[in-house]
Amino acid sequence: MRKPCCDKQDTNKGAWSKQEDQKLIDYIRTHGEGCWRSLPQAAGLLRCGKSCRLRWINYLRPDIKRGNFAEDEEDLIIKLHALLGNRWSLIAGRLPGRTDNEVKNYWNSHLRRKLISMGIDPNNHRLSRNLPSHQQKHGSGSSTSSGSKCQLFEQAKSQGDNDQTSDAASCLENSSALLDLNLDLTITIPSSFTPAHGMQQHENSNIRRGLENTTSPTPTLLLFR
DNA sequence: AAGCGACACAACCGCCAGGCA
DNA sequence: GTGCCTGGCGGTTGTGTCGCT
Repeated sequence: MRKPCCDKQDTNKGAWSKQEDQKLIDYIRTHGEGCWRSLPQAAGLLRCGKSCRLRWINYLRPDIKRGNFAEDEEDLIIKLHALLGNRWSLIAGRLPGRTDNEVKNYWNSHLRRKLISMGIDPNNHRLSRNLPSHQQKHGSGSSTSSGSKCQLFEQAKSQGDNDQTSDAASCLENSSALLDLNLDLTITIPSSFTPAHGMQQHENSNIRRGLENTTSPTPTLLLFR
């Protein structure tokens, strides 16, 4: 039986009060981040360390950018999700001031729906067979407040019209979109590849773990820098 | 104005990997 | 080598808000 991360009987749960926020901010300003387990007691908070960490990272950190996502941020999230799947921390790492939780929430509440409405399966970024009727009504590139800003969608759609096996990710590979991303990500080389192919293999356990564990049909991606 | 459902987002939970004794 | 502790991550839930009927 796993031990709880803290003594739950003595901890508050639910929304944070302003006083709790201030205590946490003051403590971290003075002592810095880290030692989350001992932080609550040291800071005089009746919270578990995990809760403090989440609150700080997702809400209180001074460099957090709050508010609506810009269109280029949306595009980037979609592109990165096509590449990485649900690796929210990695995706958030490419979006300054955004947290993984925020990106995840935004994906689930906005972008998923948006992709579905455009006839794209948000799980694998493949074009669905049957586009929603309203999507067809809008026609290509004329829809919504964002208009035709998402080139990825348009590329994917137009390719899908001609080639049923194409998807958003392959669209990425075939286009210059990858270059635009300037991704500082390196993904484990498939066993059939060697450094002779000009690839550099870096140790990035997160990415490796994510790709190995992923069950989505995300295509193998080879990123060149 | 009240009721209800949809939506947005904060927070929690459980699991995993890495570090350390 | 092994087990424990901690931090980090992704999935899920809870709750407040908004809009529609």
